[in-house]
Amino acid sequence: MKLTEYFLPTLKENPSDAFIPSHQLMLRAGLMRKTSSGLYSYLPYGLALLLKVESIVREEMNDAGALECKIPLLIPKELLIKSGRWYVFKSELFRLKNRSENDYALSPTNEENFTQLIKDEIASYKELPINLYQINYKFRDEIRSRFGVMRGKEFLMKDAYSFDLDEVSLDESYQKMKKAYFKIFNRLGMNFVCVKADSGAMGGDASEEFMVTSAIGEETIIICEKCGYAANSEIAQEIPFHPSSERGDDDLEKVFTPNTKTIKDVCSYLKADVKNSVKARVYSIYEDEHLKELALVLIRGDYEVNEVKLSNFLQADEIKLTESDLEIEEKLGTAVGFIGGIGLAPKVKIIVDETIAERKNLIMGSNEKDYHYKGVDIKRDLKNYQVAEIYLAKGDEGAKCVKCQADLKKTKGVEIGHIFKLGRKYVKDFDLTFKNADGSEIIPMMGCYGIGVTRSLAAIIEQNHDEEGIILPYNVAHFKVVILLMSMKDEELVDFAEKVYFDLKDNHFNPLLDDRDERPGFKFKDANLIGVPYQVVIGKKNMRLGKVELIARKSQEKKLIPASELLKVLTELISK
RNA sequence: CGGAGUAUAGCGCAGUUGGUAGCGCACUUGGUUUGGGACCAAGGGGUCACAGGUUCAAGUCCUGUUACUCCGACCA
Repeated sequence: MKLTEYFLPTLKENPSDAFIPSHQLMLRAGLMRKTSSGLYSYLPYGLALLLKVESIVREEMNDAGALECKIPLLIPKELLIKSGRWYVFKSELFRLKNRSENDYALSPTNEENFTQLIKDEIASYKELPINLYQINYKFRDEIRSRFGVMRGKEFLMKDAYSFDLDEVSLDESYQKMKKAYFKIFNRLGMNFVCVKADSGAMGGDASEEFMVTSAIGEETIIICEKCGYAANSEIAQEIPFHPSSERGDDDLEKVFTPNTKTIKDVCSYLKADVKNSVKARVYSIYEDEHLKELALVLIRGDYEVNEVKLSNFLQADEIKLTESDLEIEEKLGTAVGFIGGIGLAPKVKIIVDETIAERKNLIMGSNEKDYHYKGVDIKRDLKNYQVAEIYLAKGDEGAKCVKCQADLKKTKGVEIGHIFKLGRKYVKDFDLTFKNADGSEIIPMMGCYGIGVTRSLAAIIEQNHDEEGIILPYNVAHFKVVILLMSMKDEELVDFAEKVYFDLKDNHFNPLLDDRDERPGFKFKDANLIGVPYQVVIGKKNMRLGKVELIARKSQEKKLIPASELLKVLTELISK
């Protein structure tokens, strides 16, 4: 491609509404333009890169035996009613009506359509297992779009759905996908981790997320570098560090602690370590959108409640931190700021977190204004409570891995892929059964597997850039080589450059020839910005020697080589 | 939805106590220049987000609305 015949509007300055590097660079390097918040138009270069990512995903999916389909973006309401998700999805589902007032949704994901498809077309166990997928747009009315295409209202996603006869076969399908995902993200040049994730409301048995580690990540990941344990903090476990110095068998004692409404206040007033205190949280539990009961959650003072874990434990439709102090004080007869677990049962369900379940000599609220208990022994002093794991793993302060007791690390991640064992959730909703070999009915097991294609492209750029611009991994690059023609005035030089250009073109390097009548510095800046892996500089002095200069974008390493050897050198470089 | 901020040329921004809009880049023309975002000269480009209001006079003051950005809540 000759640049004068291409459409690559680059920007010298960062657009004022972009904050993170990938977003800034995708705009500056002419990949896309914003249409509206969370909606972006891809320009030729951005589309070429997106298609590249898409094709790598497609190749590996096909290689893993999945079969590509394409299903409608408009989902009729009836399909979503069958699975219940017309109601489960709240405002993030885009809903619309046609002229006959029929309801539709813009596809946010597609379990329903694929399950229906299998039900309609497959009746025998002989045709299983099967894995169908598509690479198509998804729509979600995000409460808050941000970071360019990292979280948009519309995005390209690969979604696959497997159907198996039994759990063993499902596991095989799942492992196949997992393996394919490792191949895909490696080919995309990403630095990623596969972490255990919440299967939550989907009710599945297993779920893992593929995360790109990045400071801008919206997820927190807990990692053990020793044994490889890695989990989303939503479900991560850890062994908390307990100070050993204060584990005595003190008697329960009520102490005066005036005006100490926060844990920090109490502990500094009593000169105690926060790790030896108990924090109380009151949650409202909802069922069918009605308040069912309140739950008192007790956790170590320096930990936070993990609402995903709590919600899973309670099997509640919805839980919410009870906001009204008045409601708490009226219903529990306690004083907010001094809430504790002694004497409140059976007015309220009491849940004790694992971080304190075995502890003694703790500080805890007394339910009486301005008084706390000292020397609390959970087992000795509390009654009618349940122990549960509801802490939010912190991955710091000496927290140890539950598997190997090594120190844990915490990092931020962006979710780029998610694999799920769905089990029989959708299959049952759609009444999907097969005839088994012995003539009996069998209910199949389902899995689903997603990859955010647009988000992956953004994540690749987020991980591969420097101050000058994008540094594309070779596999993802559309143009493998950019030819920087130093002067358009010298006909001999132009001819020389064109020869190099056609040579590279014939050998599948898809070169981009910068034939604009611009000064060299201008061309170098743009070449660095758009991230093409190799730059070939065509200058007068070197031409007279029959030579060209080859620059690697990433290392900026320069090599002067005979023009005749360019192909050979490049071929060697990329084979490494 | 709560909190904070922004909206002036294609992009990035300035615009003072209210007096009829400017800078840099980009663009057009001519010239010089040509290995890391050149220089000179001459041009073109604005419903100052929108709607009201105050005023002789509003980019500027007041009220409302919208859009966008950031933090939070949310995210099968």
